Amino acid sequence: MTPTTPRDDEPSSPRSPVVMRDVAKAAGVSVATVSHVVNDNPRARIGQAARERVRRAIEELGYRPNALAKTLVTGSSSFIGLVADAIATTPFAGQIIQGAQDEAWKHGYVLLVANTGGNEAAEEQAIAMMLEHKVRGILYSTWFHRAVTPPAALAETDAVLVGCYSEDSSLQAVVPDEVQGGRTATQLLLDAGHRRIAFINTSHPSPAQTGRLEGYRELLERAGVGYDPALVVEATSDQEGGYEAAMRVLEHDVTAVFCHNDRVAMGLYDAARDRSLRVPDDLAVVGFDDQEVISAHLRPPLTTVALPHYDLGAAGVRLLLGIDEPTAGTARLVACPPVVRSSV
Amino acid sequence: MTPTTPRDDEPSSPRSPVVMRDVAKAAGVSVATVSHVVNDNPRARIGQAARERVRRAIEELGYRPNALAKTLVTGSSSFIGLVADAIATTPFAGQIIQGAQDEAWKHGYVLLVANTGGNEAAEEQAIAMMLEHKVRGILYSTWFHRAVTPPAALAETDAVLVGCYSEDSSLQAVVPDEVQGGRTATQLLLDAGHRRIAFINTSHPSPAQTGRLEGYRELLERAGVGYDPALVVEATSDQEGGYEAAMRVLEHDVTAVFCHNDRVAMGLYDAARDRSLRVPDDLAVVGFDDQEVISAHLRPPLTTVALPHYDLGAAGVRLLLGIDEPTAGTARLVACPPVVRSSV
DNA sequence: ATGAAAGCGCTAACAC
DNA sequence: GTGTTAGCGCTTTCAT
Repeated sequence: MTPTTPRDDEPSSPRSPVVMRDVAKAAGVSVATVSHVVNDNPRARIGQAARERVRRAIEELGYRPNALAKTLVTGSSSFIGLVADAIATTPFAGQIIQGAQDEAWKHGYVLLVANTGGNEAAEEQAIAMMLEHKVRGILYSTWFHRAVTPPAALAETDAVLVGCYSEDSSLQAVVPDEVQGGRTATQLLLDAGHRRIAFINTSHPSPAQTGRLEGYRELLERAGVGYDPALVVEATSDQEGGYEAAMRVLEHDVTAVFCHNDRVAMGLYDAARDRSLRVPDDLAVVGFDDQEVISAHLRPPLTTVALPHYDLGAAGVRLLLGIDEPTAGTARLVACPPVVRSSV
Repeated sequence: MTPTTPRDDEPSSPRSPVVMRDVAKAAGVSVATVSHVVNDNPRARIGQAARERVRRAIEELGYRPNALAKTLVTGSSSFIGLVADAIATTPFAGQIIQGAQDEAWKHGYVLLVANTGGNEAAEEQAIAMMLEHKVRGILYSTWFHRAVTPPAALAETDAVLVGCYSEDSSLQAVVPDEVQGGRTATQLLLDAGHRRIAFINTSHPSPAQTGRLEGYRELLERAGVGYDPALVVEATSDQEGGYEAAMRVLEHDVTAVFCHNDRVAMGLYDAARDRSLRVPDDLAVVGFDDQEVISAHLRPPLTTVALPHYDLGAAGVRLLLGIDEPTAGTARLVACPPVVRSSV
């Protein structure tokens, strides 16, 4: 009665090493049958009786299929890797993770995330680890829109760039539509009747810098208001920059300003208050990003244009899985929607 | 010459199905030998020549070990699951992910993340999926400190609660030390010579509410200043709450106020400015959380107490892997450090 | 010092 | 309808 075979003892064992064979034995069928009912395999006809016994056995033993073993035999894993520079650590780009995860789950995949801090060695290590775990593909993403030179190892699997793009467009990419965003912001102000609209742009060279300016300019010209370079100033893209830029911008007696982002708008609010200018009565302002901690709680709440982080992540997964058709040669653009609050 | 065995063709195949056997063949050794050199197995003596040939073959073929197959045979996976309610979507708690990931990597584990939005069904699904992927253990975390009733399925593996705790303390937990945080904030103000220190507490019942108050009170009494209930007001924990609470608090001619968090402090700043009160000259303020987008960029930059998200994540992993000893019965506390800027 | 072989938990032909 | 069997890529005794 000494247990020489530690295999078939009670489920009193430390932790469920309950495998398919155990279920099969308990149900009095073969593992193949168990496999078929577990997977609802349509090409296999299993009798109601057996099916029921198997179900009960699974239930009673607390059986959990081993996804890894399954992957090994089917050859296709259910992992999608997400390597990010600073997404998890940055306020609000976390939505990329959420979008990617939701979309991945929808198709039976789970996310393997690695936040590398932009460190190249960490990136390589992360990608290597993902490759070794036989991921279905990798999403390589950045927390702000920019050009990148993707790690070479990405070529070993399917990969898509999210929130960034490679200059040689060797990889599929999905990025926010900065130009449309610039247009949207400007439209918001134009619609409210403003004609002298300043633009506090970022001083950081980037797709956002050129794209939003282009949208702003385009819409102003299209509306017959005309583009006045004097109304465009550059500043660092934070509260300090916005505060400081306000000096330069407000001397042009503008009635509205489009800010590069919400933080800049927050700085502008401060400056306006110092001058006893009321938002939106004396000065209308629209931000960008929709960084909710700020935008939703400024006084008055800020009307802004949202960066579609969630959609970026989701679109990345769809591209990766081939659900969305890749746009040839160029990055797929995702729209930046307006978020109307009370500052216009 | 028709390829009946699709196995041994050139590496021209679409994507590296290079397996150990291929390496073995190329190096003229057995798979066992390859395995030994790949893992630097100390209990196996491999000749320099063979070792070298294997290394070269690996290099030339671009071989990547299959971590899943390895897991299958060794029985221990290298995954740690992180199920979060809203960490990835919340500004700044993302540091929990980062801390967990860094610590996990350090020990050869990779993170499987699932942000569930607090949805119970999603939680169960996430945990089930992690269990099926045979994770080493699961970190169950919340973006703000609170009591939870952990999903039952967590019992099927090792689990630790991060940023939350279960009332029946059935699971290990690691949470921020709210009391010490309250003391720290108060100390900052006391050190600057303040004696009439108000506290805008949150109106949301929580460990933060009671803990920080306790620390505040404790320190005030210890410092001989005494605790005056009139100086404590409650408010919603955002900018609006801070602005509104300012009314109630400033009529007690206090010289300093400890705010439940940075957002409340931001609201207080607004109110102070409306009254032409200068921070810190007329009013010293300290926040809590160190929500950097806000705290670092307020005018003046806010002195605050940081919520140790990163450490929480890292400590969670350490507890999970048994690197840190569990504190019996009660949750492990991690300190909230002061972050000195210019508002005191 | 190196290799043959068994088997991890599972799926997928193919028998019966 | 259900069982047998051959692997998936790898590690690991145990021979040699």
